[in-house]
Amino acid sequence: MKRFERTAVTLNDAFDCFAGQHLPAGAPATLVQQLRALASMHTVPRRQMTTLDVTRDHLVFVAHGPTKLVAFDPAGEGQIVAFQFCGDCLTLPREGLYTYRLVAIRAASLLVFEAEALRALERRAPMLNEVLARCSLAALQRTRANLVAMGRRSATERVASFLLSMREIEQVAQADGRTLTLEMTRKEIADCLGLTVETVSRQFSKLRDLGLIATPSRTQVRLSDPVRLAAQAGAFAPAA
Amino acid sequence: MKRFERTAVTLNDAFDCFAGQHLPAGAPATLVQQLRALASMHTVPRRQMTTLDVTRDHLVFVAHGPTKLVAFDPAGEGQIVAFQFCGDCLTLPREGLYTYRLVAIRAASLLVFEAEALRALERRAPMLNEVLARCSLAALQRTRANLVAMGRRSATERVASFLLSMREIEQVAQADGRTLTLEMTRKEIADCLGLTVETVSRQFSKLRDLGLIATPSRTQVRLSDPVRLAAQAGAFAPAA
DNA sequence: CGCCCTATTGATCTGAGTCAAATTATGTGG
DNA sequence: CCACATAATTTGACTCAGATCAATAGGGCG
Repeated sequence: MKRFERTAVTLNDAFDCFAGQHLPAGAPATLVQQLRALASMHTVPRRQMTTLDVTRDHLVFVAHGPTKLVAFDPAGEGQIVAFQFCGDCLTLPREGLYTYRLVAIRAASLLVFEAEALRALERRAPMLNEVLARCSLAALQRTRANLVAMGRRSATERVASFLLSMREIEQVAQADGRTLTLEMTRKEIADCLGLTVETVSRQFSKLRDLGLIATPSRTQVRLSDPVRLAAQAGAFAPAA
Repeated sequence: MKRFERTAVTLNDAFDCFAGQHLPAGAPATLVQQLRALASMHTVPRRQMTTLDVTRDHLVFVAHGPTKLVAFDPAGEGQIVAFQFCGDCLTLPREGLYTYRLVAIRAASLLVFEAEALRALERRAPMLNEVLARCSLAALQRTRANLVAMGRRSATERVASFLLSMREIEQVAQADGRTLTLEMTRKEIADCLGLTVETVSRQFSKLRDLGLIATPSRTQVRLSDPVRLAAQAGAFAPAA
């Protein structure tokens, strides 16, 4: 439960965080050095998207700040594919049928590897295999889970489970452990959940009327009754 | 009259097919032999699902016959995650939040590898890395594309793009190149697209009334006007 | 204070789900 | 080959969740 509070994360900090979470303990120092040399640091301001070479695949480690992976179709419509949080790894594929971009929900620090270079290193250091395989498998799992979730859930289920999963993730909760600060507008939440602003707003009102949440300010939400809230979230209550 | 099933794909046939498509040309014979020893052959009758050990991950190569990957939530509801066709590889994860099963749309032949054994072999033969990495990446791409498609598409868009993508895939098209034989019931199509039978049926009727398709029999569909059909499919018109 | 942006609330509209019934294949046994 | 049983498909009538359109109410800040 280490949290990365600092806003200015250096490459080395981020890399250490990455190494600690994803590299096996017995990794030789030279390999770690080689990897570090491949990493580049990107700081993405709130609501901005990454500006990476879209003709190449990248592996991205989210060192700090929540991000979302958005797919843009040829018509320029964006659709959220997945969320990533501090500590997650993801593959950012090159431009294809869709153009994928990583968007920072709040200011984010990313450790970026060019996939081709990584593969080359991997050939020389097979130890990396499992690391990378685990990353893509995890990403696949997340995306599949997301797909299922996206399938046929009601607006209430979406909003309730969104709030609960935010609580899981955000350690920015207040002392009472129930109040969280969403640094997102209703519009952003709506996009995340595939709903409209109005529907999200109505769901907030409904949950407030039911006494399950309170909204002291525009950005703060207090989960007054997490248990009944989880009931509203339906089958997809976060595993806690 | 049952469509004649090209039965009895042998393990060796299937493996050769796999090797041809996924193994690099320069793979040493001994490695190929080792891999072959890990493969097991599964023939899944139409509409049946795989019965694999759900406590283990598997890598599956679809040697013959279209299949779908279905996720069952704790309540037993199934949701389609992806389609695979002849030549595709996919990861079938062990039981977790969801239980994943591979369902044969028509009779299918699968080449199954136990993931742990494969990883062990991979450690000794790093050449496999790229093969497996490419597989998971492809699976991730498919799933992400599916997620986007699932996002906010109307029933008409879904059905139109479904028909067009079936044309891409099915080589069972008649001589005129426009008539295809769907070996799926409306129910199965509906599940695939996250719709109900009735809605699918209505969409077929609508497209028929518009003169874009014709339905000579229950299972046959002729794409009379693929261009206008693609227009109905919206932004997600299959590339080709 | 007035401006602009976000959020809420209300009034309709609409697409797809649901329920129910009619219609058409696909068998099956005689 | 026919009659009947059964399953698959189509169609119609109705409902409802969520989108859309439109108006109102707060902030934050110059």
